[in-house]
Amino acid sequence: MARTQGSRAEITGPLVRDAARRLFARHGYAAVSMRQIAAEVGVQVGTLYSYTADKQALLADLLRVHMEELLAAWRDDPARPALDRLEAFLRFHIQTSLERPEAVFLSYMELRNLTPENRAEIAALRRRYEDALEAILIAGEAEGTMAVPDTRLATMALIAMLTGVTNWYREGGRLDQERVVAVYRELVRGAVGA
Amino acid sequence: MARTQGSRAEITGPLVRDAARRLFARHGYAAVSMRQIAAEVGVQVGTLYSYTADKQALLADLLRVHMEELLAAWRDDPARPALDRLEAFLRFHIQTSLERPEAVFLSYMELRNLTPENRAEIAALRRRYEDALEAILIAGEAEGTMAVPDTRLATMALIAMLTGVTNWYREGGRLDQERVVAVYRELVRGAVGA
DNA sequence: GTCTATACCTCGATAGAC
DNA sequence: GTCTATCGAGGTATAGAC
Repeated sequence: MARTQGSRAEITGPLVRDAARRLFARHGYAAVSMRQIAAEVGVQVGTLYSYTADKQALLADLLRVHMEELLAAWRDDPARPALDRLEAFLRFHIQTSLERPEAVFLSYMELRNLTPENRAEIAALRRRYEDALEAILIAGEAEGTMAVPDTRLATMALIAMLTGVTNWYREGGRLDQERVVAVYRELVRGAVGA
Repeated sequence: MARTQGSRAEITGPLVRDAARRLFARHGYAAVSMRQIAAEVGVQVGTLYSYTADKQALLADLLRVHMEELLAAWRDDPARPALDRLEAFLRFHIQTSLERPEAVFLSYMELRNLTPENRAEIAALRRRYEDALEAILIAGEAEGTMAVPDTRLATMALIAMLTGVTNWYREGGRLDQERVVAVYRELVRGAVGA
């Protein structure tokens, strides 16, 4: 498995990140060793340290990049009806969760294995994502098209519900993605009193 | 901190379990060492092995006992209206989650750190718990008092939503337990189309 | 039942050859 | 850029004294 010499820097970097993401998601950050990651990539342990300062930075980078991509990809239009925005958010969240289940899973499971500094940074990004949903609920209340007892709590509840998809969804399983979106749309619309 | 000799078997056993539960919940199973657990209890490492075969058994026992207590404590009455049963379930789940947040948190976070045999056992117990909720949704459909697009998916979604409480609830925080139950009741009733 | 001491292993990380 | 080799720390688990 272990190659002998030969430089492939352009591809090794992404491979390290991919392997780490996959293994961290499957077994948990603390349970995965740098040796396992190296083996998955097909490289020796020492080589990993050309691509990351240490194991902690590897995790923090995965989470940071994922959250930044998430925030950059989310497009909201405050001028539209809140219910439409809610459906768009739901579709966006589920689609992301099914396209990149490992990154999504990691981002809410491994916060506690970050150093305090890294945790604060990632938590702030996540907070911005939660705020994007809460803004929609607040707008819906103002419009009179939604009725939620507590927008903050409802936000947390809805995100927990949507993120749960990563726990049970299996590619090629009973339900395809459009069907999942349809079911969640009904649940979410009901929950916000539409 | 370390005592010198002296037998206190009756109390040490529970203390080991309590310390393990607390530390596993806080840092994750893989990130916690037997040394840390021993230090928390105030004994030496070797002593732990009078109370558990190994670290894995410690985790498996915590999850098994928790799930069995949960299943034993849940009282349902199929003769009652489904919406009442749903509210009872929701109250039961939230109450348990707030009374024993660490055990609840562990039971859905640490399945992957169980050996395949232990995982199968705990997953079966959890499945029974999920089935208890799904039975209520099915009854509600039959009664015509609920309308959910997919009872199995709705079950998973509702449990994910309710269990999310452990992620953000803080003792003495903004909301007391009754208020949390009230908010979730509205969300859940809406979600099931009541 | 608990302690002390330790065996044996794997970990994260680094140095230096190629 | 990657490999080999290795260091020191810390991991789980056990043996035997008290």
